[in-house]
Amino acid sequence: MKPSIPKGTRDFSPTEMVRRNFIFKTIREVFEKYGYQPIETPAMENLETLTGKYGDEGDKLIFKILPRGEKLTKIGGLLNTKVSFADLFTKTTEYLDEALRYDLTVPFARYVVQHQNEITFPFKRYQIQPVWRADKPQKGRYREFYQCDADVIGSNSLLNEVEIVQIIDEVFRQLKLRTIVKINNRKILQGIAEIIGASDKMIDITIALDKLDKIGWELVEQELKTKNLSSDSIISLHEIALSIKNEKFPEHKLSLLKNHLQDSGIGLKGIEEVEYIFNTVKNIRHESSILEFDLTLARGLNYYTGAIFEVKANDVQMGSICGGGRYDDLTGIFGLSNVSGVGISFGIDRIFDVMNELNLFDSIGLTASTTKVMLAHFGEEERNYCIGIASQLRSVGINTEIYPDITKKISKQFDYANKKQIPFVIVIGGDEIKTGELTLKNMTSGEQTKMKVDEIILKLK
RNA sequence: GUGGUUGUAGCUCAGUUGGUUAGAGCACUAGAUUGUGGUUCUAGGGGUCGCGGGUUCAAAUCCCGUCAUCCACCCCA
Repeated sequence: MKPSIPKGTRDFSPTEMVRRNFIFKTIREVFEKYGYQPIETPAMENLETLTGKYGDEGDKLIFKILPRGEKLTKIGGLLNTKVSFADLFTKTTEYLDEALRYDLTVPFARYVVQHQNEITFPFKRYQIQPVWRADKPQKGRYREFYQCDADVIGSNSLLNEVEIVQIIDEVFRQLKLRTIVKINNRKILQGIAEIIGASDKMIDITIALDKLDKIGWELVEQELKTKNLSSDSIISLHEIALSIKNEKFPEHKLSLLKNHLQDSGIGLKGIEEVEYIFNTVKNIRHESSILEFDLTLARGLNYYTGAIFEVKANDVQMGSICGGGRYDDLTGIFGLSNVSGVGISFGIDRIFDVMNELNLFDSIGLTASTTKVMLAHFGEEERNYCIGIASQLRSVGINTEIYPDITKKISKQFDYANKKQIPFVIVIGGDEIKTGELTLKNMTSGEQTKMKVDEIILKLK
């Protein structure tokens, strides 16, 4: 059998793991700096917990878990009867009751409701775990990938939005990535839908609008027509989009939009929220990221109701590396109403890919080498002698390994140390055991000296 | 789900208009070197040419199908 792994999944080798852990650590430390606490939830959830939260396209991408045992037998039994394919399909769907998690936000909402009596609100949690999507893999798109989420739940304050912008900025500053942070607000989009007389089509409008840059107005118009938007509505929408098209500054865009949305309470509320974020952030240092108001930013997830964020890397062609927003009633479905939350999700796999493409890891100098010193020897007796030496070194915190196999070939042992980028090797032979003067070799310079264990400890510690 | 790309050694790839026993570099093993690696030199192991069918005296090469891959669309981290 030829060994392989499912498409869209990856193995991570030591060097990659060291680099990934560096990113995880950076993000975790920033999250904790802002008062977020860690939780974890299971890899699988009840299917009904997940369905209906991600939009039609999203729901299709949920990895369902095949039933086992009796349920599976029942499905198998159906195959021998004369049911139609459609019936077979719906019956099978009924028996599916578990799925792999699609994101971390919905399981978090479930967690909050389930543990509401133990939680002190506002609750700030972070969560770093893999998620799974039954997608077709391509550049920067995997079927298993990690999300690093930070969410505040139980607070309406816009300070949370401001801090999210700061977190984004701080994480990418530390990772030395230049980014564009796009901000929009679902209330503005709702307001526009209202004004153009299509309140019920908000999602369709935003999804179409999202493509404006890419495909141009004519194709957007076409798509809206297929969604049964009236031509009056389309004309009004075009007017609004055109009016801010050439404006550079967020402030100008927002004040122009304000005119259009005079008659929409919710629209004006959205403008006000975005203005607050921009005005507050203005007074804070932010260096790595450019903040931008982008009316066409939609984000497909159904549950967002207020601010929405998306971050793209400046110098690399890649989908968004970070996204999030405010959701006013995600917990409502699970039986806890009137609790608003806002959060952000970092896509570590794409961040890794971007950093790799920019050769940023080389400049950070991360390698997979964790062992400080290796003990090389010439035989059974020498190897036994190594065990005691290794204990002494480890007891003072020096990462030490003993070459495990007996071989007269010292060159093989050096080769091993060399490939593993171990910086020091101690050679133990008959002479060394007799005198207690061990040979310490610096693998980078090639220089070697004889010294006692205590001296070696002082040197390596 | 739709469209395209590419499948040859563990990895990266070459292989001419179809023509002997399918090659290179890196990696691996051994030796040059029985207490000194990262350099060099020598030798060696390793291939159902993705899989199945077809055309042909002859297929890695041409045709059909299929699977996998990567990329784009959709959507998303």
